[in-house]
Amino acid sequence: MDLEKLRRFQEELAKSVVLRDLVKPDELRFVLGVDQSFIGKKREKVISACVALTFPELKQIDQNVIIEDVNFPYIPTFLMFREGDPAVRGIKPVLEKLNRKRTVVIVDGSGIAHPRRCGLATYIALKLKVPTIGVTKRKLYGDVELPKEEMEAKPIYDGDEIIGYALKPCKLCKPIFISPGSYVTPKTALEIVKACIRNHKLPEPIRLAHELATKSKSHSLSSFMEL
DNA sequence: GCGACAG
DNA sequence: ATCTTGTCGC
Repeated sequence: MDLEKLRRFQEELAKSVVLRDLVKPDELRFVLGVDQSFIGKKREKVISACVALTFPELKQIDQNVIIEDVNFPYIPTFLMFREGDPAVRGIKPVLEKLNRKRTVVIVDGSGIAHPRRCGLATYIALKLKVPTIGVTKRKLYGDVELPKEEMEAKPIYDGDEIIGYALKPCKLCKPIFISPGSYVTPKTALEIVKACIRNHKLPEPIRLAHELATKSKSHSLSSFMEL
């Protein structure tokens, strides 16, 4: 594989990023969460789970799970090539049932807080033409002063520009890192993620999607045993 | 050369 | 991400 070529592809995609709010928080009605888990002796299968919650109530109204073959290894800063398409195909059927003008997707990975401003969340946003917010447990890119107080947020900088925020979701947990995929502002991304925190480190959409992906893994394992 | 490096 | 052992608390 030619990483140099893929790198240029990411740089091209990044040019299409729109850092404007396609939907304002007060008109937001649905928030989706996506997450992947892997199965098989060699991690050759990927499970993509997507959940749909109402906003701001955060009540789950839909979900979808798909299993596909993995066709790209994990390489830091190239995650979109591994999880991008599986995530898109997991989200699509759920998104089509909703009013996408009032929907945002929260992704388990970086948005523009990426060396080439093209993380997994960015790929999904541009591919589906839907606003996405990237959330990670560890920082991939950017300069940031870590927040110390509960629910405190500190900006993540790329030079002089704010590309996201580090947020300390609860008293004990370490900060999470938030950045727009596209079609949303860093400030709004932070606001939406804050409104999705419910007694856990991760925002509900991602937490529930992760839970669904993990449960689906054991389900596919037991159904495999029955054959 | 050295450190950093999402999931 | 995945795996694994051990501890704490309801």
